[in-house]
Amino acid sequence: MIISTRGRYALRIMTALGQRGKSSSLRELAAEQDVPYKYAESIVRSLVKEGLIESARGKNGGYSLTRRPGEYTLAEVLKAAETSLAATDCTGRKEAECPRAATCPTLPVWRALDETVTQFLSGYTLLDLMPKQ
Amino acid sequence: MIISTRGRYALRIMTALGQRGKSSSLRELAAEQDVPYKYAESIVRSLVKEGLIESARGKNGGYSLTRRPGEYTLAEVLKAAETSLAATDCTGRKEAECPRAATCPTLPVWRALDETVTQFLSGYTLLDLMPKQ
DNA sequence: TAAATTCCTATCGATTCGATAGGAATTATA
DNA sequence: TATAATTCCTATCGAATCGATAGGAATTTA
Repeated sequence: MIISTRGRYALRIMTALGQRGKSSSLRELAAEQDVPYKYAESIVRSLVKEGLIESARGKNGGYSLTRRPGEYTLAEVLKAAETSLAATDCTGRKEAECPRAATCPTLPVWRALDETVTQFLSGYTLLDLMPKQ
Repeated sequence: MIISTRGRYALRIMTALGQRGKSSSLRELAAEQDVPYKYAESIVRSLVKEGLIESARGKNGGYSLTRRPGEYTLAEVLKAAETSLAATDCTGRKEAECPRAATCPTLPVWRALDETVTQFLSGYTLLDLMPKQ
């Protein structure tokens, strides 16, 4: 599965952060977005690590976007949240392991497919997921 | 994972059938293509059921293509072999189950992505996977 | 009748994935 | 200074999926 629950949760959380504008506690966010709190924690940690959002610790802490919603493409959010966006193991986690790689006739096809998917997902931003106005 | 081992094995088997031209026993084919025999059995049964290949039972039986290699797109072979080619559960097996579907802002994006992937994979045929000459 | 094949059902073991538990570290504020 | 609210971290669970295997029934040729 190229896009899993984890990535879709990430989009919901990021979009909600964009709508709120200010720093938000994850407890509120997760409840509002119907994302299991503990799972949400693990997701936002990925997003922080990848530099997509900012965190403030301690009381009154929370998370916030570092850019405007229109400046995040779906491709980069999903890549930050997912283990791999590759369409196949051949271009994903098991990339280096395949002994056939040198002569494999389909490998170039998978690479081109990944590029096509990335291009497609780069054509949308968080703004496209927010209700108009 | 949008394209799994099962689908890639299917492409190898179909391509090999194309190169042989005539009816081939799966024992030979699987050995030649390094596909586990019993797993290959399950794959070709899908391909037969979807009408992509023909089977002959009994001694001297085997499998053969029903069209020329250039007339099979990767999209249709993969769709026949895989459980689902959908990029996400939202447009795949759990499609009907999502209560958010009616208002989900990302659902149209996933549908368009699936269409993009299908278009891409329809741009190649088995012939493209066969060595030149 | 024997041998080679396709067809069918059932199951296994490993891996992944969504989700949870429990607590450490940090910070504002009463 | 104590407390409460938060982010951060590690470890683990249960279910589902997936690649692979086992065992045999049905079919066909010779």
